[in-house]
Amino acid sequence: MPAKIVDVAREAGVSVGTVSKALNDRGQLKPHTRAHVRAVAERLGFRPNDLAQSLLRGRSFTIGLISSDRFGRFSIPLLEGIEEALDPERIAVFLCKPTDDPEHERRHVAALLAKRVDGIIVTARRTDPRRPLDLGREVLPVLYAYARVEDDAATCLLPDDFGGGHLAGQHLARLGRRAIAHITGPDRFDAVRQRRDGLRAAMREAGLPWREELVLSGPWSESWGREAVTRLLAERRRFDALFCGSDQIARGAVDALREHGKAVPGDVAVVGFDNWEIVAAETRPPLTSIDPDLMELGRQAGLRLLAMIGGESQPGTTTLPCRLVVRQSCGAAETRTAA
Amino acid sequence: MPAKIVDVAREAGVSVGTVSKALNDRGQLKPHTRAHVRAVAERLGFRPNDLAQSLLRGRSFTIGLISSDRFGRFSIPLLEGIEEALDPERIAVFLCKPTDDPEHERRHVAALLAKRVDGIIVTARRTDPRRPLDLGREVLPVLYAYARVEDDAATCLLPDDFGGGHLAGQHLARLGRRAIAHITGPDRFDAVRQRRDGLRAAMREAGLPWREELVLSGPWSESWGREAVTRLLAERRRFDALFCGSDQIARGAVDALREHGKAVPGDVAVVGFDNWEIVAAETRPPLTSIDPDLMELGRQAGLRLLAMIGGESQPGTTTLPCRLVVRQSCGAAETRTAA
DNA sequence: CCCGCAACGGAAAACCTTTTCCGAGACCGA
DNA sequence: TCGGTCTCGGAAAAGGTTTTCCGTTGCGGG
Repeated sequence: MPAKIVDVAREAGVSVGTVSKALNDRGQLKPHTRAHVRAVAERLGFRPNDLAQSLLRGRSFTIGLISSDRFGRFSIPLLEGIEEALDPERIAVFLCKPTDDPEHERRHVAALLAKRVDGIIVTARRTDPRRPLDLGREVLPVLYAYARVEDDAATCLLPDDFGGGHLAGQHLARLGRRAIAHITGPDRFDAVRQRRDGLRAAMREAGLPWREELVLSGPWSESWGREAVTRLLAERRRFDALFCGSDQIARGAVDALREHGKAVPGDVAVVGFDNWEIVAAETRPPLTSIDPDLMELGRQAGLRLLAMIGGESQPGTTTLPCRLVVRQSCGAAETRTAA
Repeated sequence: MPAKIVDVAREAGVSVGTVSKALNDRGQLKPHTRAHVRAVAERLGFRPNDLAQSLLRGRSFTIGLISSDRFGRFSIPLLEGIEEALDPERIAVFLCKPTDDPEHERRHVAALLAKRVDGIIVTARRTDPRRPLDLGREVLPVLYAYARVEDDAATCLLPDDFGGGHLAGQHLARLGRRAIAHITGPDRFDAVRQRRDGLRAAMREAGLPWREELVLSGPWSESWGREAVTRLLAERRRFDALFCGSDQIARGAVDALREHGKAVPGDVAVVGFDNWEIVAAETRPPLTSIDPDLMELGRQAGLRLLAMIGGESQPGTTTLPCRLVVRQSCGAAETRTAA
C-alpha cells in the first residue's frame, strides 16, 4: 500500500535507478532532475522499504537486546543509552524478555538470528555471572552490558563497583567519619565483593581501620537493611557511617536507625548504591548514593557494539566509572561528580 | 555468511524450491527426499532469512512498542504480556523510548514505518490523555495500551480503574470498615476520578456515607501520602480505613500512621493501588493492593493488535478487570481474586 | 560538418525465499 | 504395448531497493 520506488519513477517520468540516485545523492544527475524526483517522492510520501534495503546490503540495521531484568529497572536506562548511541546509525532495537527457562532464551535468540540482527546486547537482572549466549555455529557480535559472563573472550561492560565502593568510602572519610559499617548483598555476587574491597581501599588510604564485624551480608532487600542495623545496634557496635550495597538496603537501614533514635546524618551518615531515584529521593533524609550511570553504560555499549559490527573485536571486561550523587544522608551539601 | 537455501539445495542435490517445500511441509515430496533435505538443512544450520520472507509476504512479522514510561515500570510487564501473545505468531517487538520531544517521537515512528512493522502499540507514562500517534498518510493498526488518547476512533486498552476502586471499597466495607479515607493523585488524571467514583459506588452499595473531606488529591509520591495522613490526623478526621491511589502514596501513608501511633490494620486498614511488588511487599505491614494486571493487559493488547493486523478493526476503549491482592494491611487473611 | 568526450539516465543484476506452474518419469490398466 | 494418471521435483517469477555498467544525447572544438 505505501508508495514504492516504481511509483515515484512512473510519476516522475524517470527510471527507478534514477529515483534511487536522486534520493541518495549518488550518480550524476542534473540538479533539475534531482529536485523534481525529490519533489515527487515527497508528494507521494515515499519511504524506502528497509526490508529490501537490508536484504541487499546484507545488514538489517537492527540489534537485539536480551534482558532478563524483571521490572526493567536496569534495562530501561540501558536501552535509553543504547538508543542514543544507535540513533545516528538509524539502528532499531528488538527487546526480548526471556523467562528463566533457557529454552525460551534459545527461541528468542533463534528469532533474532532469523531476523539477521547485526548484533546482540545481553543484560542481566543482577550482575551475577551467567553462561555465555548460545549462538550455535553462527558468528555475531555479542556484548554483555551490566552482566558478567563465564567466558574471558566475551566483551563485557560493567560499572566499576570497586570504584563505586571507593568513592563511597572516600566521601565518608572526608566528612570525618571514622567507623564505616557496610550492609550489603549476598557474598556470591562479584559486585558485592568489589564494592566492599573498594570501601576497604578507601578506608586504608584514609588511615581508618577495617573491622570485619561491621560488614554484614544478606539479601538485597529493605528488610535486610532494617534487620542488619538492628543487629549492629543490639551488639553495641560503634559506627558513625554506613555504606549500603543498594538503595533498598539503605532505605531499610535509615528507617531502622531513625526508629532506634539514631539521627541521620547526625549520628550516622549513610551512602546507598544504585541511585534509584524512586527509592533514594523518598528516603528520609534523601539518600546520598553511588550512581552506576546505566544510561552512559548503555551508550558505551551501543558505541562498542557498533565498533564490533564494524569489524573491530574488543574482547575483555571494561568498567565504567560510577558517580557520587550527594543528597542529604551524609550532611554534605556540595554536589560532586567523580570521574 | 550463514547458510542460504541454495547451499542446502546444492548440498542435498535438489533445487531450492524443493528445499523450501521440504522444510515448510508444502507440495508433494517423497518422504525420503523430505527427510534428506531436512537432515542437510539441520547439518548446515540453515535458518531462513526473515528479511527475504518478509519482503515476499509483504509483512515483517514485527511490531513497534512506543513507550514513554521513564523507568519501564509499566512498559516491561506490558511487554511481557505482549510477547506472550505474539510469540506463537513469531512476531518480534521493536521497543522505542522517545523522549518528550515530539520530533523524537516522529523520528521513531518514521523508523518503524520504514521497517514496515505490522502494527504499533503505544503506552504512556501515566494514563493521562495524549495526542494520537501521527502516521502521516500511512495506514497501520495502532493500539493504545495503558494510555488514553484524544480520539474516539482509536483503540484503547485500559485497566478498569472504576472497578479497581470499587473492589477496594468493597473489600474494606466487607471487613467492617465504615469510614474510608481516600488519598490519591492529581485530579486531572482520569484514573484518579475513576478510582474515586468506584470507591464511592462501593460505599453507597454498602450503605456507607461519602464524605468529601476524606478525599485528598496530591502528587503521586510517598511524601504526599505522609503529608495527607498527617493532615487528616491534625484535623481530627475520623477514619478506620484508607484507600490510596498508588502503592507509593500508601506506603507513605502507612509509615505516617505508624509514626503517629496508629496501628495498621488495627486502627486503620489500608489498600494501595498498582500492586507494585517492590513497594507493596516492603511496606510494614505488606500492602493489600489493587493489581491492574499489566501483563494480562499486554497479552490482550497483543491479541487485539493481532486481530487488527488480520483486518478486524475494533475501535473504542476497552477496560480490563483489576485484581485484589490481599496482604496484611487490612487484616484479612483470605486471598481473593475478583473477576 | 564531423568526431570525441562529457554528462546524464536507463537496464539489469543482486540480495533470499516462497509458490505456482509445468514437465518428466513411473506405474497401472486395458 | 500404449495411453492416461499420479507423483515428484524443477524452473521461474515475485517482492523492493541499490548499484554497476552501458547507451544515448548534446555540445565543443577542429
